[in-house]
Amino acid sequence: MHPRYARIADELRAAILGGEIPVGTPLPSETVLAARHKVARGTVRQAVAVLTAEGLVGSRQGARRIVLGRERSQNFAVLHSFAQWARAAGHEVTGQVIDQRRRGAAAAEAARLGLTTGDSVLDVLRLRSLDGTAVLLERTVYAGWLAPAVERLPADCDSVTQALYESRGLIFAYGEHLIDAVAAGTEDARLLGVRRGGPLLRQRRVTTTREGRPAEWSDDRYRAGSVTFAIRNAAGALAVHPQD
Amino acid sequence: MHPRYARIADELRAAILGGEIPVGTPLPSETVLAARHKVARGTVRQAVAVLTAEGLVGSRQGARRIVLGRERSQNFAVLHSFAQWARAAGHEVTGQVIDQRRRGAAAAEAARLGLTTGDSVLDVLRLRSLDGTAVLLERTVYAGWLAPAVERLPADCDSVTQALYESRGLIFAYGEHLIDAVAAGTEDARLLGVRRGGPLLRQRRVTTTREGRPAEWSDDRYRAGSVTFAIRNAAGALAVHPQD
DNA sequence: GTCCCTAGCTTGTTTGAACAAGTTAAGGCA
DNA sequence: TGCCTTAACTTGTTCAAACAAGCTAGGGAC
Repeated sequence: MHPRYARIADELRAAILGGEIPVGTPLPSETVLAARHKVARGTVRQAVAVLTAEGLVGSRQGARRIVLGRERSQNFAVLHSFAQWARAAGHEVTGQVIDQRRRGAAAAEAARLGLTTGDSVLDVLRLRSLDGTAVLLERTVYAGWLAPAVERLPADCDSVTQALYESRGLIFAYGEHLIDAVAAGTEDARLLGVRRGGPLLRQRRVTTTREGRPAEWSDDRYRAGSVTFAIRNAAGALAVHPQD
Repeated sequence: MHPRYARIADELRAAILGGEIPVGTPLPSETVLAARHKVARGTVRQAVAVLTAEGLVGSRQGARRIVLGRERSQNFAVLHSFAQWARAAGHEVTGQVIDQRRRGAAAAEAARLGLTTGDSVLDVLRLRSLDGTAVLLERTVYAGWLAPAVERLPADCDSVTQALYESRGLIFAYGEHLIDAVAAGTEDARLLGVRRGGPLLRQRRVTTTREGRPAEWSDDRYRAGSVTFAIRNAAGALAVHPQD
């Protein structure tokens, strides 16, 4: 059962997305919401904190909270798992390993993955498609302790994240991402079917388990126009909204 | 004076960034921190919530919080104000208005800015440089009520955000951003000094005042290699303020 | 009518307490 | 030795209360 504040947050979110509380209008005050749900004000504050983190409402001391938007662009879920994001968005997703080999870790990689230089790592080059179109080229380096589990996966595994969770109970809990634009190299252009030198959206990331142990790092390149990252921020703190 | 939890957060952040609490090691428990700072546990929880939102620490129920990284991903500050981000990063930033004109709002724009079709808006094309190199091309549309204040600014104004704050007390409090990669068009290529068709990092945004009133929308294009967006995310667990 | 100021409302910060739920390490059993 | 259970610890959720700080509308002064 979800905690109380989560259910209140769900109810408020539904009201906002459904247009019952239009954009630009104030939310009911904390006192009113607390009375309506028969909870303490602190619980209501936790609920609206969720919406604030999602960027749906803004707040300033002394004034009522304001509804900022009606669309929750969940494109950022792509950072968590490409396959899960794609399926949630109603796309058919496929994947194919193009190359895969073990080697020793270079110094920079070892530092990134919490290993020592020369430790075994697994290189994987994987091409992903959305509705039959090649869209994403992943160059991933897995830490050695994870290599056996990855090697056991079929070459056309759709969701590596999900497969590793089911086989090993492994969860990619935390991620650090660097996003920029790069020109397509020769290999990029050939595999993604774009012009060499053309624009690609690049996402470099290091993923960490729940225990804080680095598991993989990756250089992912998206064909331009295929994926857009969406972010909402508030002066002071920014809020990325993953979730489902 | 900063609130208590903010000072505790500052202290913990400094300890993490300074390496006193190494990456991968646990933070002191809430009880210990509360005793050390002579505050209630709820206050400590607010402090660590700040660090969680910054992506510096991860947490799961039952286990101690873990330090995830040593760098605060503040590159996203660029979303708030290019000039302020650049100066904080130690760069010299300049800007130059290339074209500026009033016109009537199209239907889509009017919806985005909370206006009605045909209302006056101000188009501005602005080129920004970092340490003397052209890096960012901004195509901004300001809502009519903001146009007079923008038109009064000098053409080489470095920080529009700051200038509008000083002259009007205006704060760009909330932003919604869409990030992707596009090919440089003819005008883009000429002004940014890149090859036509080459990669640009595009950021489209709508900015809103503290009162929830849309103020501007913009299509910003960064030369590839000049700016990288950094994000930290946690699976499932959003940054939720504890207690209150 | 216009301006200013204040009373009341609203969000922000903090305390202290209690229980629930999940993790870990130590110790006992086979 | 190796496995298992449990006790102690740690984070998560919720309550009730109090005061601080910021905003807004309405009433009074001019």
